[in-house]
Amino acid sequence: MRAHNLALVLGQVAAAHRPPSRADLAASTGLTRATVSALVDDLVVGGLLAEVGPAPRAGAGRPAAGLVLHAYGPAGLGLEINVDYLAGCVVDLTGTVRHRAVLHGDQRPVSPTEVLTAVAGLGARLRAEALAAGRVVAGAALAVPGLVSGTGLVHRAPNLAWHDVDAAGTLAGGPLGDLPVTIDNEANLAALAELHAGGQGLDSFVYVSGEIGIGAGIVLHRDLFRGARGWSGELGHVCVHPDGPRCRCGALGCLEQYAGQEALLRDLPAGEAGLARLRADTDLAAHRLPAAGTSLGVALAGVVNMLDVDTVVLGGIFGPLAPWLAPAVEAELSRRVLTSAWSPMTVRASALGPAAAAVGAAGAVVRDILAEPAEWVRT
Amino acid sequence: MRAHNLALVLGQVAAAHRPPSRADLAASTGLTRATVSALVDDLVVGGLLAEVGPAPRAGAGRPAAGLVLHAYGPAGLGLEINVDYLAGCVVDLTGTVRHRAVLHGDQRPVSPTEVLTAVAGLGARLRAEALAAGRVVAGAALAVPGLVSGTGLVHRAPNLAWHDVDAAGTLAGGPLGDLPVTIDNEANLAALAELHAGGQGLDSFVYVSGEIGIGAGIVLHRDLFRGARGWSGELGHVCVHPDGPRCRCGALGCLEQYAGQEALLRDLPAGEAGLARLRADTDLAAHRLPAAGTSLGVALAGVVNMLDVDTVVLGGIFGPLAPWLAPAVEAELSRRVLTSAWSPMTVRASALGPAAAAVGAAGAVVRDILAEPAEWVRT
DNA sequence: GTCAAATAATTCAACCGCTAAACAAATTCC
DNA sequence: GGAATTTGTTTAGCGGTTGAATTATTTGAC
Repeated sequence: MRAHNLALVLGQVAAAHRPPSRADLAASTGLTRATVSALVDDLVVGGLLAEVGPAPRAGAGRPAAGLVLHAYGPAGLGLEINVDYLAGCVVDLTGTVRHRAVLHGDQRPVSPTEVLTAVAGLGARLRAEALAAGRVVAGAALAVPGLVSGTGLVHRAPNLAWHDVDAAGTLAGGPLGDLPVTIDNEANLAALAELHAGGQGLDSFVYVSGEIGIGAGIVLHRDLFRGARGWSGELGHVCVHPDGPRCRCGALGCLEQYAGQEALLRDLPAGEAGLARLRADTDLAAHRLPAAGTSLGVALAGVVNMLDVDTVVLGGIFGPLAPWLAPAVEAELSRRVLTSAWSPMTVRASALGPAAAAVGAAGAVVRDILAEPAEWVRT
Repeated sequence: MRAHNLALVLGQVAAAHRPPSRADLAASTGLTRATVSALVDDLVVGGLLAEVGPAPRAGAGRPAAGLVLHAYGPAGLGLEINVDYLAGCVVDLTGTVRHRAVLHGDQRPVSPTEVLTAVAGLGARLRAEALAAGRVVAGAALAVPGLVSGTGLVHRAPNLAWHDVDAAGTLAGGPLGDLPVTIDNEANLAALAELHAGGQGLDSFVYVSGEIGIGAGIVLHRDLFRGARGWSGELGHVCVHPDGPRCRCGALGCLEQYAGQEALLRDLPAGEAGLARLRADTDLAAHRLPAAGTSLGVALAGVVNMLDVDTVVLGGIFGPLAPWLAPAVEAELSRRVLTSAWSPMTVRASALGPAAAAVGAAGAVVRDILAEPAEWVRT
C-alpha cells in the first residue's frame, strides 16, 4: 500500500507541468496532506525528489515548497545495437539526456559476442562519465533489432543474422559489471522514446521503425503493448501481396519487400549515402517513395483495423522520408480503415533524431524506478 | 486494500478446481488464515460465497469446509442482437447458464428502436424467469455486431445498416427498467465466452467470429484486448489483395470479400440452409473453403505478426466449417508468421454453440461482480 | 507596525486491516 | 483413549492512513 502510494505521488510529480506543492499532491491524489508529507519525506531522503524554492504566488498564505524529480537521483543507461551503428546514452530522472555516444560501423561482419562486448564498453564509458558528473547509473536497457525473450535471449535478429544469442548471459560480468541490464526490441524502445519526447496528447499510436528491417512499437494509453510473449510488432512481415516477391523470412509479399531499406535504395548506395541521394533526386523520390508509402499504408490499415489506434508515427529512415511517404500512407489509411470515416487517422514523422531506441531504453530504466520507488527508498 | 484482497480471495475460489478451504486460500493467496477467514466471512454474508460440506480427505486433521461461488448469488443477463436472430441468457455466479432464449428472424428490415425493444423484452422475460427461480439479476450486457462506444452508442453496425444508434438511451427505462446495461461488440463477448468455456490452457488467442461479417475478439493473458477506443478486431476489413474486389466498406480486397458468409454461399441459399448444402456437397466445400481459409490465413498471419498470439479460434459459421478451413489457415500461418518457426500456431474450432456472444455477455456481467466484490459486500 | 486572514506543512490520537502466535475444534492414527 | 494433525478463530501488535488541531509563513487591511 505504501509502495503504491509512493508511486502515486511520484507519478503526480512527474506528470505535473509546474513543481507541485505537497498540498497540490494531496488534492490530486486524494490522500491527506499528512500522508503526502510522510511520503514526500521518504522520497526526498531517498533521493528521488528535491525541493525547489517557492514560486511567487498571488494572494496570501504561506508559500508552498515546489517538488521536482531529483536531477541527481538515479540515472538510466540506454544502449542500442543496430545494423550499422552502436549507440548509448544516460538519462536522468527527469528524462533529460545527459551523456550520449554513437559508434558507426556495420555490425553484420562482427560476431554477436564482440558486438555485445563493444556496446557494453560504450555503456561503461558513459557510466563513468555520468559518475564523474555526480550521477549514479541504476540500471541499463539494451535495444536490439530482433525478437527478444524476457530472459534476455535474442531469439532472432534477421538483419544481424543473429540466432538464439544469449545476450544477457554474454553481458553478465563484462564491462558493465553487475549492473542489471534488460533487453528489449528496438522498435518498442523507440516507441517509448517517442511517447515521452513526442509530447502533447500522444496517447495511442503505432511507431514504425524503418531501419534495415521494418519493426513497429505499439503504444496504447501511454503503455507499451507487447503481445502475449513480447514478440509483437513484426510489421515488416505483414503481407501486402499474397503472391508478391519472396522475403528473406520465406513468405511471399511481405511489406519489407516493398518498403524496406533495400527496396527503397535499389540501385543506390546503401545506408546514409543512398538516402541522401534519394532525397536529392526528387524525381526518383516522387516515383519510388509514394509506392512504398502505399504498401506501408495497406499493411498499417490492417493493423489499425485490428488494433484501433488513431495515430501512426513514422520513425527511423521513414522520418526524413515522411514528406514523400506520409501522403500515400494517409490516403491508404483513410481508404481502408473503417473508423476513419468518423475519426480520421493522423500520420506524422517522428520527433526523434537517430538512436531513438537508446534514448527510449534509458528512459525505460528511469520510468521503472519511478514506477517502483519503494525499492529505491528502502536503501 | 480490503477491496483488493476480497477480489483476490474470490478470484482464487473461482479459479479453483475443487472447493478450496480457508487454509487453501491462505496458501494460494499468501495471506494469513486469519485474514482469509475475515474476508471469507464478508463474502459469505454478502451472498457471493457459500460453504459446502467437507469433502472426505485422507490423513488426520480437522476436516475443511469447502468454499464455492454462491449458485444463488447475483446473476448476469446477456443479450445479443445479430443479423438473423436475437438471443439472451441468464448466467449465475459460477458461470452456469440457467435460462436462455432465442428469437429467430431477420432483423435488417426492423428499425433499431424496435429491435432494441424486442431484445429488451426478451431480457425482461428471462429476468422474470430467473427471479422466479430465486436468482436476482444484477446487471446486463448487450452484444451488437458493430462498433460500440463506451457510452453505449452503436457507431456503425454495417450488416444491420445501423448508424449512430443510441442503444443505451433507447434501452433506458424500457422493459428492463433501470437495470444497468453495458453494450459491447459481439466478437469481443464471444471471445470472452470462449475464454471461459473453452477451458484448458487458453490464455491468449484471436477469436474469429464468422457471421454475416467477420469480426475478431482478441484475448491476451486471459484479458480482453479492446484497442485504444474499443474498436479493435475489424478483421473483416483487413486487406488480403490490395486491388481485389470492392467491399461494402469502400476499400478494395477486404477479407470479407473472400471469406465472408456471402462469398462462401455464392449461388447457394443464404443462412443455415446454404451452410447445410455447403457441408453436404463435399466437392463444393473442398473447392471453395480452402481458398477462403487461405485468405483468412493471410489476414490472420498479419494480425499475429503484429499482436503475437499463439492460437486462433474459429467461431460462428467458421466453427462447423473448420474441418475444411483450418488446414488452409494453419498452412498460411506457419508460412507467414515469423515466430511459428520455433513456436507453432494452433488453430481450433470454437467450443461454443450458437449465441456465444449472449453467453459471453452474461459471463462478463458476473465476472465484473467477481472482480469488484467490495461494492457488493457493502449492502 | 500590528493584527487578522489565508495557505502550507507538521504533529498526534484514533482507527482500519493485516500479521503472527496462541488457542480451540474436529478428525485420524496408533 | 490419547497423541498427532490439520482447520479455523481469537487476541495482541504493527504499519499506514485519516482527521483535527497546531505551527509556520506569508499577504493585506487598518
